[in-house]
Amino acid sequence: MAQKDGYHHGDLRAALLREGHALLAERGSDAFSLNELARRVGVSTAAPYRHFPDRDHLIDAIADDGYVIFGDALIAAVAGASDEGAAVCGILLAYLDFAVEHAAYFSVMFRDRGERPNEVGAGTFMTFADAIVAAQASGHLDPSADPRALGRALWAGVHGAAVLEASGGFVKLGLDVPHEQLVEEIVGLYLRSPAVAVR
Amino acid sequence: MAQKDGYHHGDLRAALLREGHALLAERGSDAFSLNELARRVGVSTAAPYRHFPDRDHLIDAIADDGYVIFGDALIAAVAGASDEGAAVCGILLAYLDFAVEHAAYFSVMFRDRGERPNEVGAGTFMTFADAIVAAQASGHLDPSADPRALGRALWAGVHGAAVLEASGGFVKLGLDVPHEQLVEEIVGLYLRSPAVAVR
DNA sequence: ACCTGAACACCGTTCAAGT
DNA sequence: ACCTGAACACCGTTCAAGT
Repeated sequence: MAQKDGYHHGDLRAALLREGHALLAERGSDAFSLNELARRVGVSTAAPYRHFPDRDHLIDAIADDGYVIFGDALIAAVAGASDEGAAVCGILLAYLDFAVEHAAYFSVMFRDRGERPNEVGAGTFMTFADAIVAAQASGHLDPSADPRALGRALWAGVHGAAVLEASGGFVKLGLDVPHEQLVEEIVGLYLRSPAVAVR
Repeated sequence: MAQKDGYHHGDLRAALLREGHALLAERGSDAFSLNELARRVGVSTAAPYRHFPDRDHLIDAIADDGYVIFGDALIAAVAGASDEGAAVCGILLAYLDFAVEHAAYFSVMFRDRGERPNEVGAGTFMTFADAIVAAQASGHLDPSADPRALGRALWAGVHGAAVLEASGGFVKLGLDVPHEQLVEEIVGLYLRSPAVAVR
């Protein structure tokens, strides 16, 4: 909280990530400024370069923090489900909840990373892929379906709904609806679809 | 092509939109620079401000060009369909095609516009909404369903698939697939779902 | 009416120097 | 080992002035 006098608070890296997230929430990822962040944390504009190679890597690190929270939410959804079908539905619900509750993280998690790898994000998706396979094994999802095709369909539907709700797309189109109802529609769509068939 | 000598090519506004789109395709929307665009077109950095109030409005204008192409593609899909059910499927297909064939436009069409209104985009969506209502009337879509709920579900699914394919999200997750197959999966999902039920 | 030239505050990034 | 101070090229934007 209160910074040390001449030299600085023991962990500049953590401070940059914490305040960086706050700045992201205020300004959006386009207007996110590294110099402003440095001023805010109380260091010179060159200081962040001791901890991150450039602006993109710093934003990636913030996104990784988001993926950790996101991954934990998906794991918790699976753990709290009564069966394998409910686990898949729980993941869809957790996905939509995360997008609105952690909009700043979400806005930055699906940026184009170019050459930079994204291990944290890829690890998160494993939870989703595993839940699909498990639901196929238990018969809640069609066992004869290609699990990768199921992954694409489910991920696309829930991701599109999350993006459109979090970025105001539904509002813009006059399709806005309370969050709970949207969740029910999206989850319900897959619940009742024989192509995906959560039973 | 060749610019006039002292004073400039009759239509700077059109040149900015045309070269702006090319620059967008090269650099991405984050790194899109107004000064670089001005140099490229061969005018001073102040010149674009005679035609657009600021950088955001110029990008919005490029996005509007995209919406026109997008809207025409949706209309053509409806016109070329054999019945109202095929029209909805055709729109989904045209949506996915547009996202990959016009990735630069697509990347900028769903930015947060803040206070700036988006009439062109809203108009485009009407084609989609009309196709849904028509398919309900003809019995290709469930007539008892809320058309706005159908709009949300279909839009979310196809938009998510488009975003994930165009931004490399599927590739990142090891879920990449040829474009034609993805199209068939997404359209097929809705074709066979009783919740949405394209018959 | 449409564009230039020059300026302003700001940005990302680098690097020699300080402790 | 970690940070500062000062600099560089660049950016978005403004405005008086030119034709």
